[in-house]
Amino acid sequence: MDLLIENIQKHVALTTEEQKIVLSLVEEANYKSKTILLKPSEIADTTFFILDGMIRSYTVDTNGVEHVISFAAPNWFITDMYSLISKKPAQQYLSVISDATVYKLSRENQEKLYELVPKTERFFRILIEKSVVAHQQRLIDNLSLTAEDRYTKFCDKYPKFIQCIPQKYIASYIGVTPEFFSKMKARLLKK
Amino acid sequence: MDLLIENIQKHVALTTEEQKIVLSLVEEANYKSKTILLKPSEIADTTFFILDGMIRSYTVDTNGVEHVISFAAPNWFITDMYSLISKKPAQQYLSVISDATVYKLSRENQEKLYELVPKTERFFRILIEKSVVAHQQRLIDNLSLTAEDRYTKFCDKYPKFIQCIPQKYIASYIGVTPEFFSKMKARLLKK
DNA sequence: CGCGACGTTGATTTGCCTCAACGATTGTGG
DNA sequence: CCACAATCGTTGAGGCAAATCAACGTCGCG
Repeated sequence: MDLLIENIQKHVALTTEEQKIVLSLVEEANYKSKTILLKPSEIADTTFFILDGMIRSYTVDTNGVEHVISFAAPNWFITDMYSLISKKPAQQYLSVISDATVYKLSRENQEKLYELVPKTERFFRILIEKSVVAHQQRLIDNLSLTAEDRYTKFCDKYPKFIQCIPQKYIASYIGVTPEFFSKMKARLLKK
Repeated sequence: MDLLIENIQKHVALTTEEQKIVLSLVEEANYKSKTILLKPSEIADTTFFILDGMIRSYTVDTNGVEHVISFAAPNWFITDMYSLISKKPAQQYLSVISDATVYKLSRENQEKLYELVPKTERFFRILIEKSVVAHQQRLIDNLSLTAEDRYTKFCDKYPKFIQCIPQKYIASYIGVTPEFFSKMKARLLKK
């Protein structure tokens, strides 16, 4: 069974006909690790649904430091929402962490999808609601937890990521430097 | 013209009939400053649309320290999205900053609204998309800017809030202690 | 093999916190 | 209308978590 269809059906039921429409509006693609799918100055036109591999989004600040905004694993969506909805140049990079197979959904086709299969608008509403909750929780964690607590929480929440994501990206996601992250890890091992 | 209807019409057009349905599903209410509209352990059942006054949402961490998640002014929505969609006990407080008049929209009525006026589901989708963008931007700011930069950015973005919100709440929103905030302000004045 | 990216470790610095004391303002009951 | 407490913002001294800078080992890969 198709991963995307399965994912959508967790929230709204689709007829066979509707499933076909969904699949007709996405385009499969393959990307090698380190491919840049989007960079600032470009305008995001695509939402990526990951079938296999991993992608991350990140910004680069005025000092040239990268800040990982999110990791996306199979069965997740990723895009630069800001650029996608405002049609202004992106503020983020989208970059492949490990060789990836994705469905590409263009904004145009996404809007077509809302018209042809209105249920999918509900699906995306629910998806985005969850995204807000996740973002809020991460914000709260950044404001109220120490780096160490954020790290152990990350390990609990995404145990698989620890093994397959370069450490410096995890450090960046947590919100610390790679050096401090390394020391922190060593400190935790002693316990 | 009604503020809520006006707000919705910025994104989707409503017939007079549909406008009536919207207004029939919300309930007006008044609250005095410092009223707690929601607290952890309760389950959020209501989305508030502010007609007048101000409301804030915040969490309290394990050390008893408050962290302001968001301020809501007239023409904005506020709720604990986590509790609302998961139907689990809230993680946030919702509290009135200055005497407020609001429309209350219960979850039940919100779902009814989606059925009776499907367009409104699009309206909320768009609204929530913007919310994701705002949350991401704030996260990036917390990761990449100093407290001073976050403060000046806040002043640029919400000049009116500076005057009408107690300083300690702004400090909390920025992510610093009231003491540090005070010193920071004094330092900026010297420039 | 040799280069470059990655992770580790140490010395030092710094942004922000903690604690404590002190005016100013608010509000509340007598 | 005043006295008093409570809350708020300010200021200072000292402390700590995390950043910075620098040096070094390791590994994968052209």
